[in-house]
Amino acid sequence: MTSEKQAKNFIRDIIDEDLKNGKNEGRVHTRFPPEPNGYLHIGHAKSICLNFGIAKDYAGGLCNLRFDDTNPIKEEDEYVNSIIEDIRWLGFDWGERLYYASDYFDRMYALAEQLITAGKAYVDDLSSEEIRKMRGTLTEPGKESPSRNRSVAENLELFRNMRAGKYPDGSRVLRAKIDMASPNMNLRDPVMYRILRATHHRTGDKWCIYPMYDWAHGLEDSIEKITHSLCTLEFEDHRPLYDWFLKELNVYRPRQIEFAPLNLSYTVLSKRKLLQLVEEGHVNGWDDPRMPTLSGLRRRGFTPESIRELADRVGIAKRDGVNDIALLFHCLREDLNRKAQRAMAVLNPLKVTLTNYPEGQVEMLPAENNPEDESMGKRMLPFTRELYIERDDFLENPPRKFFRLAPGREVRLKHAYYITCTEAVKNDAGEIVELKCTYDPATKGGW
RNA sequence: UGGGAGAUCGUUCAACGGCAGGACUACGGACUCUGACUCCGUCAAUCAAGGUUCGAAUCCUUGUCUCCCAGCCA
Repeated sequence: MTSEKQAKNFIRDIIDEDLKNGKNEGRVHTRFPPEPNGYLHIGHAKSICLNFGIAKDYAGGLCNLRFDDTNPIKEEDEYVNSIIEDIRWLGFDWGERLYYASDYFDRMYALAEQLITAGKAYVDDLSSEEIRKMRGTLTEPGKESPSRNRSVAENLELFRNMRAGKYPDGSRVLRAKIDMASPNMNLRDPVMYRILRATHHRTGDKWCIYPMYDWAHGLEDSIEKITHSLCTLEFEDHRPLYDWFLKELNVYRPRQIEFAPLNLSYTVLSKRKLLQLVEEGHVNGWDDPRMPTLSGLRRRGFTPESIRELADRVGIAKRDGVNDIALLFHCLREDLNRKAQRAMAVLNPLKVTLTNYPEGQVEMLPAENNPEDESMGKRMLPFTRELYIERDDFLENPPRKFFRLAPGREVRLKHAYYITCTEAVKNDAGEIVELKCTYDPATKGGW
């Protein structure tokens, strides 16, 4: 229904424009870059559908799956496995293009030396506490570090020593030399590398310095020749830095475009808080059906189609807001109505005896498995003199709008006959324990 | 109060100087061998004030409100 005509949005408008202007040799290449520090939730699904959706809709379009694994103390293989499984389940494919930021560590390191050589980065001896204090505030400019004017040679030596493990964790960092007075906090000499002795899920103990997001992410996009790097609103302030690094390095420059992340009413979509629910044992794991994770929704019975449909329907814009979770449920019902096999069950049974139905007779009546889809076939239901209906489906004194069974009233038994209630049998306590009814042999239903 | 971004029915997305439209929700009604589905209908919006224009949600000015940024997280 909706899958045919993909809704336009401002990002696709930009891509169309770029294509028209012959940018990127006509290529469209996106990427979904999760950090493997938790399970994917429905908010991520919006981004996945956006990125993979664009790749699918444009001729020759590609979308990479890239793990942004630059912080070894939070990242685990369990998470990368779950992420791969969830994206596949959602219905997307990245071909051979499964990448890891950690695969680029050597290149990033070389680029860092290049930046140092250009006089655009320096090793700082300040503690994190001191750096924080000297960064200034939103309204006051920061102060320059005493380390800021070291020579290129000294910076190079210090940086190589950092990599060689000659300094303790946290004792030094590599910083970009930009502008401590910038009104954009991200440009006040941002940290590029920190010393961190932690075993990385892929590179093991090869490194004791790790790149920071701002330094790493643009490089990852550039290396993969991503044309349009889509991310959420909070990275808007980071774009000048993203552009600065790539420009100073004189490397391929993707275009970062920000869009509003998904918010759903009554739903927690914060990785940090979901992690807390798991770690503190408030839920039975990331795939607890009460969790808004893709694995939780999957266990709960949500279909990939319904989640993709939601992603299509919420649209893409820059305005931040909260989507009504009723829309998600609507998408699910729509999909399930089309595909789910029907069945009947009685939760709170009330016995019905058909006084004019032959004793001992059993009729097998056909019932369609899905009225929306004949190809799903039929099943046979036994029909006998004694059967059970839902207690709520009978009322001795029915109000006006009640159109189920009542004394003297005739109703259709699904897949079977019309029956008429002739008597409600009560026990000593006055409770209805059985219904005497007659059936009309001429009204046989079923399909 | 420094910088960045955003304001359109209750919610969400559209309209790109030319009749403010769709979806979800809610509420009516029709239908019903699932009180489902489906169908029909109703309510309902351009943040404010000026300006430009034959014509403004759209352009300009001023103001208001909301969100983001002071991690060696991403």
